[in-house]
Amino acid sequence: MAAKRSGAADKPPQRKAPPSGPEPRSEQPLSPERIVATAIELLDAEGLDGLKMRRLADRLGAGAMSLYWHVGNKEEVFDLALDSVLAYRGPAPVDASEDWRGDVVHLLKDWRAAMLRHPWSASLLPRRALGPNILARLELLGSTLSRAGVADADLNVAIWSLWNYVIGATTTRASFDLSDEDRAAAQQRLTALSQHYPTIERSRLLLDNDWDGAFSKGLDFLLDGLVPKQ
Amino acid sequence: MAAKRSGAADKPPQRKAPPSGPEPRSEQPLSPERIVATAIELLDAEGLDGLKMRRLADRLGAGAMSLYWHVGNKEEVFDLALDSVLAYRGPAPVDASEDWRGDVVHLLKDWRAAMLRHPWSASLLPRRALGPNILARLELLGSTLSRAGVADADLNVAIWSLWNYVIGATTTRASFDLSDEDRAAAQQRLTALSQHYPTIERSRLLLDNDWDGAFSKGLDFLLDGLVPKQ
DNA sequence: TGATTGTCTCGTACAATGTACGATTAACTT
DNA sequence: AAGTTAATCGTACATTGTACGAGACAATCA
Repeated sequence: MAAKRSGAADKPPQRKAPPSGPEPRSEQPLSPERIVATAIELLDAEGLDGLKMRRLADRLGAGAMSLYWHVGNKEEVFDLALDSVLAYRGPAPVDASEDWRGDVVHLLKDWRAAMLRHPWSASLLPRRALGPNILARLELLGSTLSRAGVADADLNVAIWSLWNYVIGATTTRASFDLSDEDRAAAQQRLTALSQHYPTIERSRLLLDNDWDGAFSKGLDFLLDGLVPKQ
Repeated sequence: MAAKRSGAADKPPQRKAPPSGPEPRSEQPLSPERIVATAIELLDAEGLDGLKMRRLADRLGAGAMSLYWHVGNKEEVFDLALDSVLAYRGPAPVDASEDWRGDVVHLLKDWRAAMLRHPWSASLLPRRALGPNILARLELLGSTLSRAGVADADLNVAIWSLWNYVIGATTTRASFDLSDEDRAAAQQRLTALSQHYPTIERSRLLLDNDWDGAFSKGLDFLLDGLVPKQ
């Protein structure tokens, strides 16, 4: 019976060391970790549509169907890749920090940066459930805000507001990155019809490339609203 | 030569009225508008993956390949459907309104509502360019903020911040709607590992169903930050 | 030792899907 | 009448995810 690998953490049942002489391809054994890591490489290089099970297997030096022993299906590869990319490798959460606002800003900027390093992650978010790394980030954000003195009654609103802001900013930024072509088309349409869009034409909304600055400023405004005093 | 229909607005070259007697299927002629409208029906009913060119053609009482005379490819159907759903049918922009804040809130709530009526739209946003209806909404938002006295230097930041917030909130909400299953799994994981996520467990972040309230409150906070005085 | 079982790999095959191509038909133009 | 244009659609194909089942090899058991 070809049972799927269970979710629990088995001890790695290491096969005998690969016959390291004759084999031309010195491939490591497959594992979910290697599969996900390679999937992320592929996604970074080719985008969402570039991830094909056959190509992924090729990169791993394996047959296409071999992957299915380790992952249930392609959807699961997406899930794992997304969550993997969102792992927080920040400084250990020093509970002693007094600069809570700096901590929050750092956390959120890191969040955005992590996603922008892998632009496909923004496209994936809307369709996927929350993985453990996402939850961990939410937890860290929540605990930081809580320590900062946000009332329990306002905590969820604060968490979601900041989360929303980050997700929206990342989504927008990533989509502008995606297609210079479409963007140029949009800009042309905008310029051509500038009489229909006078305000955003005047403010050069679509031409302003200072995404990082806009993110920071907007985040400041939001935090000002969330925590009026300081 | 089978030239694609040009983008310009031709006069509808109406074919002779359908021989309204003998034909069993009293089908209207195909048009991009009918195609998009039917695509939206299908998307609402079956979700993103439910939109297949063959099924769309079936619903239209046409052959699959007939669609390609009116639209370039499936991607374009997505583009058109997304932008169509985002058309603003709000009250005529009364320039006389004094309650700019109310106007902004109304505009953004309507925006979110429009997208939540068609949850697939949130999943589509990250990958698509800005269509005319999206631009129109941005323009309306910008002009309202401008009238409200937001300085030109801050206008882009304000527009993007509010846009980000709406997109993020909609994306999140829609994804929670999508799969009760995944959500239950996430909640289980969360409960099981509650010692790892004490804060969000305590605040019942994932169980709080008052999405509308959270959206409103967060939006208020953000506006407080963007326009300190009032 | 030989048999059995469990783990893992992968070749083959199939169903689903987007769409290229070209035939076909009907209306309009000259 | 003859040609041109607009539109429809059947057929065919390439691409993809993945079901199925046969193997290869190790660990365990008899």
